[in-house]
Amino acid sequence: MNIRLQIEQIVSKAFEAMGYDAALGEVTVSNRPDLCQFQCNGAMAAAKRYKANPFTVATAVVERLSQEPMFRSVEVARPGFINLSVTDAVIADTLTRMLADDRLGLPTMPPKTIVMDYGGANVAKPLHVGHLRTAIIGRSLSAVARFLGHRVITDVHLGDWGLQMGQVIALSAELYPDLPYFDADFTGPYPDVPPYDLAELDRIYPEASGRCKVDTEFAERAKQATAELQTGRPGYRALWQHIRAISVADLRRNYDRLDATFDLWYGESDAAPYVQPALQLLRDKGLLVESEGAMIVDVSRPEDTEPMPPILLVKSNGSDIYGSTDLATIYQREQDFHPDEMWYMVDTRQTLHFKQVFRCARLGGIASPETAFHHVNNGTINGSDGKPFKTRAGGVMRLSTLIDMAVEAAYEKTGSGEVQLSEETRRQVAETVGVAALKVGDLVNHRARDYIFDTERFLQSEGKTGPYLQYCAVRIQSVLKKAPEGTYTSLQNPASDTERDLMLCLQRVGDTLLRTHEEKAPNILCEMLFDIAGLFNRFYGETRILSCADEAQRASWLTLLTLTLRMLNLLLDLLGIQVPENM
RNA sequence: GCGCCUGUAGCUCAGUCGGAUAGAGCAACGGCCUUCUAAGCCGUGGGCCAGGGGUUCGAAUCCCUUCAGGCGCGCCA
Repeated sequence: MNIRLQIEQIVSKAFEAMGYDAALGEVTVSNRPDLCQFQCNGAMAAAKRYKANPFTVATAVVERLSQEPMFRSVEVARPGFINLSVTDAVIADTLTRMLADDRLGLPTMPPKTIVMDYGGANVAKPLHVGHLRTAIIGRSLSAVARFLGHRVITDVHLGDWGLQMGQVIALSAELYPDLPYFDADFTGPYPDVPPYDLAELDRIYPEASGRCKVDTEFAERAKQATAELQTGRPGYRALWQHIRAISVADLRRNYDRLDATFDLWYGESDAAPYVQPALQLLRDKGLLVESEGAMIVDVSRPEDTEPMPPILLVKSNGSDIYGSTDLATIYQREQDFHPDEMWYMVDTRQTLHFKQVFRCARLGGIASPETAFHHVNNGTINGSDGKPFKTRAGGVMRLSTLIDMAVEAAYEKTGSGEVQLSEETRRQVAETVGVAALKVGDLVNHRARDYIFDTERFLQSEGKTGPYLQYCAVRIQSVLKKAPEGTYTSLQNPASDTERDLMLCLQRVGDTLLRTHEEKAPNILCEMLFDIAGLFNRFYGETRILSCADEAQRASWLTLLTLTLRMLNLLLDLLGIQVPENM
């Protein structure tokens, strides 16, 4: 148990013993480190609630705490702040116990089954920079949840069933009319080899998409092709399989580089068999009604303050739409996993859509009433004009291009230090460092907010960046490598303010992980890493570790380095960031 | 038109769901490598938290309002 929690229990008991609500004993890390390490503001809340004098309440609480041996000081400040600091022995002892634990003393939660849907990749469309966020956020939140003890199932949920497939098929039919996929009378087996490669596919989609905007007749053919694909036209299905395979191979390459892994590589198409069962549930309840040729469900509620339009589930031409595939996916996930929670890491612009889908799933009994839905919305990556980021040429920047740029920038810098690296090592280091720069460049921003995309920022490796965190770990590794053989398992009291701050920082990681999970905000964890690394770097600058003549002191410091390194590695791993040996 | 979101240092962003003196990084300026990796450390300057009202012991945070920007509102996902 961390120090804050230990204090909280004691303070809560004091409040309770005085007849106040124990919850008033909530203890937080001090925001005035010059005055104290921890604080409790409950006396002021108590004063309000029980019509008492805050200073008197605080003083009475402090009275009860003064006997506790763990405190170095317990004071009341101005209106009614209770300021608390613990003895150095408590700090050293807590860290020593953390080090003895495989999990570094970090907490677990009562396990839940959580399906996390992130990635948002579309078949036939290359990943662009906009896909960076959901991949990185989903990757880190799923890892945090798993570490806290949850059973997490991640699903890339490919867009492989929508109009963009029909667009590609329609244009393919025009470009390669002689292929058997388009011959309705063709009976024999379709070719095993795809009709074109990734590069060709990359050309086809943008052209097809562009055509639809200016050529209504072509757009109609694309919609028709989509409908026929969904109803199972064999040639279209065969071609679609090829397109899917080509595309997925490419998506995997990109996601692998970001260390974004998925338990399930399902797509919308895998939910297709569940569309009818899901719709039937709605039909049985009389919720699915016809409107202008389409089928819709009214999901509004009397208490709504914001407008809540009906959700459209079947297009007038009979095709599925994302509303119905999303419901079918919920149906499938309920059946397969009975999850306690479903998280959707999707752009914030789809907020209304997910409200509709979640409500509809409840109304129709498609989801269990106990299943909690969360749209873990992420903001948009904008250009400096405040609109979704475009390259100078006006196009979207590919994710692979951005990764390459970051890795290249890291490569230029790698090996500029004093450690000589072989070319091969240099390449490997550049890959991990470049990717770390990208990831942290994104993760420092709050998940739900739009942010301005700046290439320079992502290529940076100084200051508040991924490489800064890696470099900190590399330095520790380097010291530990040069340290005398020995087992370092016990810490002495801190010898300086900086060392004490570092130790206090390490003991609050548990709280940070819980909050990261609760708020589904990886930037919280990211901030923690910078707190640790920043304090360590300061400590490192102030302290000559290896040349310290006092052997016990040196051993204690090496223990602290061991713990710090293990913590950095653990947290960086949760963010999907690797630490190189040297850099 | 209706609704949602955002506005914090020159720039990019944090800000622990009402707490004490609003923090980082970049950029600028000044220091620190013959001793553990300088992708580092130390220091300086920089703010009417968009504006205005309110709620209370106390507001960047909650309520109202004005202004500015973004996004969404049935056959794309």
